[in-house]
Amino acid sequence: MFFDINPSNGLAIYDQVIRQVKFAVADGALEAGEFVPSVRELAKQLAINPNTVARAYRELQNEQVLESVRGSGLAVAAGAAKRCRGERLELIRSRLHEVLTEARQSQLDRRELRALVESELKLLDKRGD
Amino acid sequence: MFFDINPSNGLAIYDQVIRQVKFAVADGALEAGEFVPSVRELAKQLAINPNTVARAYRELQNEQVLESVRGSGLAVAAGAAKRCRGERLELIRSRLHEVLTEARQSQLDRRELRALVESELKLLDKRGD
Amino acid sequence: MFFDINPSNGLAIYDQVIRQVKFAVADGALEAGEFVPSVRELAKQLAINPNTVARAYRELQNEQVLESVRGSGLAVAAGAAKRCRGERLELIRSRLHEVLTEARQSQLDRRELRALVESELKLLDKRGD
Amino acid sequence: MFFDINPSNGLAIYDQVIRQVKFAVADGALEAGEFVPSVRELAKQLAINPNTVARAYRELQNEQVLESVRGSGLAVAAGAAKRCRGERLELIRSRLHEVLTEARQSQLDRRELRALVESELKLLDKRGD
DNA sequence: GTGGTCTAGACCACC
DNA sequence: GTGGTCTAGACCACG
Repeated sequence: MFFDINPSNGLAIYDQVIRQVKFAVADGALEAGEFVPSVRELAKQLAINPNTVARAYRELQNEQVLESVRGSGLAVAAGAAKRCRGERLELIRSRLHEVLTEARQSQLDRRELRALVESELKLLDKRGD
Repeated sequence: MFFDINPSNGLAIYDQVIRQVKFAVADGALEAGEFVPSVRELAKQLAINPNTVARAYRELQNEQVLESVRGSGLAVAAGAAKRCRGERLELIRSRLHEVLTEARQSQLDRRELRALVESELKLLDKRGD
Repeated sequence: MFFDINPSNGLAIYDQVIRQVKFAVADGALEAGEFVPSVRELAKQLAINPNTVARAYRELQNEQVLESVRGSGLAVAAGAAKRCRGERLELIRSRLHEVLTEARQSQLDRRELRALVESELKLLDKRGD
Repeated sequence: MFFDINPSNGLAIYDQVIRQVKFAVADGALEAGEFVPSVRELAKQLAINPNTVARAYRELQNEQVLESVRGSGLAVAAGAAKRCRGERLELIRSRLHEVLTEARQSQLDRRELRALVESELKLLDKRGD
């Protein structure tokens, strides 16, 4: 599947699931009407507890990203893609903002910071090829 | 004072204190032998609980960034600056790495990501002027 | 048909089917000996799952509201009308009681509650004209 | 305390807790800034599982009825009273509407329905004296 | 002490 | 099979 959970990156597991579902919807990897993996199925894949998946899915329903189809499962809601696309940048930008802000507070010099960011971006690009 | 605590940026408060002390030491804002504010004093300044400051100071002692001077308080340890300088980049790089990794997992396009980073850096530069 | 299913009013769907069959019998809309629609037929009409209808019919047989006629289907049992008439008030009264009890617990004033009830009754009368 | 949970009235327990907190806030029984009972405390009082209370409180935070005060507990949010007052009528009206609608669908006669409602209201008034 | 998160496993309603 | 709810109990961070 398309998810990748890291139990110790600071974000709660259920939150990582929420974000990645949103990202997948924003990106079109999950289309409106398509079913997400069942709670039990995804829990097995990610090797986490079903309740944790259920919690993430519940919050995604509250935000109308998913909707429940009785007895069949949870499907991506109509119109969710648009909302998720809008939100995606914000979700990322906000985490990025925190890190960069801290970096500047640390008196890290403007050029050093840029160099650091560049090196990380390049590292990412290499792995992404 | 030189610290800026944000109670809701995901990082634990005691961890923000630890990081910012290390940054100040790395930067020379706190020099070897210089006393840090007392637990109560810093807690009052940052409007956080003294126990939280105490915990941060305790861990900083464990890492030999601070050392207790009998009857006087806690002072920056000799040699701490060097260690903190080395660590500073790593602390920041590691958080940055997580965020950028998530961003790429979100299928954010390479150029979009660069644009996002640039805009945040510029925003930071402006405020830092 | 005479039924009106609301998948999200808190009541289980099979329960709504049961109640509405009982109501129809109590009211004479379904007379003793008359056949109810087949499981598949009713499921199609109400756009719900046949198993759900089957379950409702099964419980209605247990309560002797319906009886199976070999090879023909399910018919309203003799004497069912009388029992359903007696039960109808109780079914409704009990739900009504819960709701009004909660309303009073909410410290809703006696007059406000009456006004609320009146306005809902009027709204109902209008639509029922 | 002011809560009264009924594990078998159709509403989920966590939902009853949510509604009753909102009602208490709407009514002024809980004022802005006041702390609600702790998760463990309320769980003990209501003889339910702490997780169930935690879930209710979590959703109340999402709706900004409660806000968390680090290490101290959960307090009624500023402005919550106004929102809860507005919502209270709707919460009750919507349940009432369902019940009355079903009653009319049951072909219960207009006068019979009124009589039923009146008798329940009087019953309530008596107990409320 | 507080809330937050996670795991484990149960039962129910619905398809 | 599906999700929804509830219980029980663990661990963590914070005050």
